[in-house]
Amino acid sequence: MDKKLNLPDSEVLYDLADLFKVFGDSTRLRIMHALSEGEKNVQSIAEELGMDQSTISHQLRILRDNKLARARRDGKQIYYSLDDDHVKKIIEMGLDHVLE
Amino acid sequence: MDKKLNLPDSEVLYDLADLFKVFGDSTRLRIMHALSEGEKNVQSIAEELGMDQSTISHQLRILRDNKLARARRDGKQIYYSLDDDHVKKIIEMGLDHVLE
DNA sequence: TTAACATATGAATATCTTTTCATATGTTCA
DNA sequence: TGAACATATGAAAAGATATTCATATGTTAA
Repeated sequence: MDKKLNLPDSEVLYDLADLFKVFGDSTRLRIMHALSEGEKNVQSIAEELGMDQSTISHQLRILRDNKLARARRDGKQIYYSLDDDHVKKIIEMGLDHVLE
Repeated sequence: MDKKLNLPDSEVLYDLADLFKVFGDSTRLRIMHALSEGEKNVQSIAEELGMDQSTISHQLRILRDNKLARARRDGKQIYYSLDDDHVKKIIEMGLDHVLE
């Protein structure tokens, strides 16, 4: 019990902070929530959240850069989907805490 | 499969983003890492991380406010410890992703 | 090839967060 | 009580981030 978490070196730790930063924004969390239903294109996400196309696009890029979402072009539109099994688990873990 | 995450309403979602924000800072993550070994006072954490007493104190307050750490006074010093079983699990989940 | 559409992107702005510095508060012990 | 120590705190400075706006890029269909 109470064993120290095994965090190899500080580079990993900075990467980890960067990952959590991505989850620490409600716009991105709402996008991930929307995508947990299945893939959607940029427009429909923007409409669903009532936000600007540009804002969503910027945030989707951050999700993509962090390998949390993946993009697929189909004609004029680009469809995004969640790209990681961890996403839902990480969010659910957080929920356990928030809903204590 | 691919069931939508059950996020009751947007207030919870904002709380969740706030929680992840706490994990999204390397100083706080390093503090949590240090505390995962057991309780420590402010000074020893500051020394271990090579950072200012004041910086650590400010960040400990954020951890405390978010119910992730707890404080206990013993004489002149104040000992902090992790206050939540989720903390390690959330960090480990994140690690799974970062170390893919 | 051009018009219409979907998405991406760079730069500017606005907002938020962390750190630092100076100092206040609380505790012990002589 | 006062000196020494540990921690907390407010305000300022420095740094980081999200959003907006204007426009560029890429795609389709006429």
